[in-house]
Amino acid sequence: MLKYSRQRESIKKFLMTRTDHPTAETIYENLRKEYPKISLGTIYRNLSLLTDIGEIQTISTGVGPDRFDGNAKPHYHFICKHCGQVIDLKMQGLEHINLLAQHEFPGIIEGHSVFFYGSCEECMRQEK
Amino acid sequence: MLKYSRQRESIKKFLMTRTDHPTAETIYENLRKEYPKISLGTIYRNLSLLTDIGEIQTISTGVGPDRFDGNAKPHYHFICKHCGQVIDLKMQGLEHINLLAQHEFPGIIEGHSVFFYGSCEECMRQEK
DNA sequence: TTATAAAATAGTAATAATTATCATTATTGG
DNA sequence: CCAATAATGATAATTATTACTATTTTATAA
Repeated sequence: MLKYSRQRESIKKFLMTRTDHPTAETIYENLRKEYPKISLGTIYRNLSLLTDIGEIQTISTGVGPDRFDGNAKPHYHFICKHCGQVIDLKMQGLEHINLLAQHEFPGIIEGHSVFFYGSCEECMRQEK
Repeated sequence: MLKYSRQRESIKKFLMTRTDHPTAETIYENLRKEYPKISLGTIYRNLSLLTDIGEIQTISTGVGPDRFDGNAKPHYHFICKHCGQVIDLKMQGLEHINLLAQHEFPGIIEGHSVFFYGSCEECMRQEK
């Protein structure tokens, strides 16, 4: 049974105000301003719980620590190869690729995760 | 400048014989039979190097340790939510999704990585 | 071949990210 | 209000990976 906690609400609220998919560490540093005694374990525990109940998204980019997204609606992310920042993409859903994957696969495809890679606008300029 | 190493060749060769995308630890346990003194650091160093030069693929699933794939050609993977195994999918390339992502994005989309999730054949049977 | 420079190794320590443990505190339903 | 239990903070432990270093191996070329 889930009980209310101020810390959890703050984590959720903080994530909602951000569009840059912060790490657990960043969330920790920021929430310490409001809750100087908050523990990193509390951050991780709640991020995991919120992900489980579908209120936020955990983004495992494969490089560096996990990032967290207060927008639980399905959408896709871009990861800059140069600066590492994670950016939301405005694009339609790709549900059709599940069917392509299902075609010759004997199990059940229930979903997918997609990351796009390349150079973000700023890094693109600097390269030239 | 790259120099030959028996250990590196063995790691590559081992990966080529496997279709199950082993972890660094699994590779280590197996190569110890041939090289009892091989170090886990050597495994990691070479897996990273082989990935950099495009001879193998590193698969970061986001759950558990990275997995490695001796097949460097682009292809997609399925990850079973229940048993965690990683399976190669027989399906066409999805290059068109890069264009969909590029459409409203000011940077440059160079590539993507896709994982499909669901139940593998065995786990699907056990659920019923 | 042998001398030498560079690269790779084994062994080990260190780091980064995350999870577990546990005594205490907060929340909730009756 | 009170008991049950969920959540917390503090800390230890674990997991996965990378860094360091003395030694060994490989490539080059005299």
